[in-house]
Amino acid sequence: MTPIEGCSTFLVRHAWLSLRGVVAEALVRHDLSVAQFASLLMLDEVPGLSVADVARKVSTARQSANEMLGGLERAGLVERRPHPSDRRTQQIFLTDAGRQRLAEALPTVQAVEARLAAGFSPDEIAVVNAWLHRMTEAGAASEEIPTL
Amino acid sequence: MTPIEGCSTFLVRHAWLSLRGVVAEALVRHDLSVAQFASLLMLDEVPGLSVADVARKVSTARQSANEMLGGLERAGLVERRPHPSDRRTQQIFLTDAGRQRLAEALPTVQAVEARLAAGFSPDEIAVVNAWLHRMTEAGAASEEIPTL
DNA sequence: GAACTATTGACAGGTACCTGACAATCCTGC
DNA sequence: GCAGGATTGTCAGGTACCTGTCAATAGTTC
Repeated sequence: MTPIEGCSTFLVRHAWLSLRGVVAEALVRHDLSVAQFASLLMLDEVPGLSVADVARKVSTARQSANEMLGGLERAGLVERRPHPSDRRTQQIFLTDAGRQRLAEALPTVQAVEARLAAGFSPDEIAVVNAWLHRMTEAGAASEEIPTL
Repeated sequence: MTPIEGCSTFLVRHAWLSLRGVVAEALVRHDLSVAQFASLLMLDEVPGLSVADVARKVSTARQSANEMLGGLERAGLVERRPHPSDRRTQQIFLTDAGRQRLAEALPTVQAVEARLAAGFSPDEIAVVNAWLHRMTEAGAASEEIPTL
């Protein structure tokens, strides 16, 4: 039961696996994977992203993002349009069905997260978020010094 | 750069990916994967675990654990011995080389984590750990209600 | 002690993800 | 302009992980 005391890395791993499981469970009824839900969320916030943009935002390979978006496209939730000025890239937009699907799924996920966060004060949540951000930055920084 | 504001799930995901990257980078020089390091750490703490035990502790499939332990065994860092009373299971023990490898790698990982946690007070770290534990428990609980 | 269930380690097969490469295209410095 | 480098979407191939299954063994109930 005890992950590995003292190594916060593995605490974070277990938390991520657990959260992913819970969110995935909440999303199956909406026929969405966790990654697809994240993409829908981002594309709703910033329409017209390219495949490469999505890949960077969700921290995955361009290839993986492309395949995942293929699923969303086949389901009719997003559509690709040629970029008006850059002939390499395709812009990705949510369809009406995509927006509706997101509107259905988002409250479910938010409810799950709210339920899990119950019992923690806003101050504590702020500390947690700050800590998580710090960890994330650390990784981004280490990429800049790959072979040290 | 902004993962997805408001959804802590994706904050945790980015933190995990980042931490894994940093730790993996620190472990390459010791020729260990993150999962292998975790297994060494556990087997040092609780010698004689079975493959299934290791799988449960690191939250992975028995199969995956078996393959990963195969790598450690081929490297001479662990050894399998038949269980004295249960003829199904094999007990896994660290070899002297395994203990030495762990002793070399552990300070590296601890230094990385200490560097990342710098600037957070013990109280704040305690809050973070409590929050991570809460998330982990949530996942374990949801497994008990798979089809609700 | 016999039947039933659960568990262990292994096997096969599939899935998701990644890396490395490529032509096409954009951008920048000269 | 135009050569050089960077970026985009895509292809091929590999790796790591998972699920589903199996015989062998252990524990449980009657």
